[in-house]
Amino acid sequence: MTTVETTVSYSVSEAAEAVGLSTYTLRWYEQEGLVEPIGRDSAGRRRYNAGDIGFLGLLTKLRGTGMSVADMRRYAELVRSGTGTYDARLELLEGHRDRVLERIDALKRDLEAVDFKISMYRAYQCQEQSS
Amino acid sequence: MTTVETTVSYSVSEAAEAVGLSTYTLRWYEQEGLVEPIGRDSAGRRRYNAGDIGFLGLLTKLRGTGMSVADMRRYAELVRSGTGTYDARLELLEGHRDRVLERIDALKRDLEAVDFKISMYRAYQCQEQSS
DNA sequence: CTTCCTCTTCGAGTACGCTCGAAGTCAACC
DNA sequence: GGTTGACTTCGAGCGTACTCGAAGAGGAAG
Repeated sequence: MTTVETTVSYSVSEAAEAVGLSTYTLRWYEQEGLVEPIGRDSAGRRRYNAGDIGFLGLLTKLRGTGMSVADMRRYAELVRSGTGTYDARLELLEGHRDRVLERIDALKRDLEAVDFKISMYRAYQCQEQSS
Repeated sequence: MTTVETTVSYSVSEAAEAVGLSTYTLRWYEQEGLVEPIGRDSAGRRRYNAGDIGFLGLLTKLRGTGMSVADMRRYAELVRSGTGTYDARLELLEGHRDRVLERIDALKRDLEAVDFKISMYRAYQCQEQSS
């Protein structure tokens, strides 16, 4: 039994669509070393495979949680350096997660002050209505 | 009975200390219209009063929750325009609060993907230990 | 009076993360 | 063969939010 390798692949614009980044940004991520050099077709055009898309998906989560491009590059370099870097990757991600949790707490704390101010303006509105 | 106006006031560096911003940033906030022009002493030096400090405190909460400087200026302008702008202020702050809540949700969502990745690396660690 | 310190204004510089324009290549379609 | 459209690289430009350096003024202490 022979299996045909029907490797799915995406052009830069398809990949951009798939991961929610612009084509500019995808090329820039590659240039910045956030993803390994993307494979090319015979005409030199990028072909993103499923693994590339998956990794870009993770990168967008990291960016979405505020990781700096510098740290994303550090993580990407660890991944490229092979299986001997699991501990370092774990440390990087755990450090990031802790910072994100702190950030969420800070947002909630600061939001309380805003909510208090909102309640003041709501109180003024009620006064207006009662007069 | 006469009361002496013991108005507390702060130099730019004291104000910076009090609100947790740099002196550069405080001067810049004034220049950008995020606070009303700060009073000066006879030598032309800024004197921040309690109200200024309080307003700066609110501004830091707004910045801390990711409000843009442009929106902070809009809010400051509404405050300076007097009591007729309560509705507009409320609308601005409520819109902001909604965006912050969405942001917190997005952080939590994206963090789940990171946590999943962390759990994968933890699993690898356990494999190593068991071999 | 001199030194020291903090303040002033002004404009320039920095860091980050994209975002874009220009010029050119290549495959596909008519 | 010509046109179209998506792609390539390169370097430049942009928006946001500060951050800083330089030059000078003014008050307080020795």
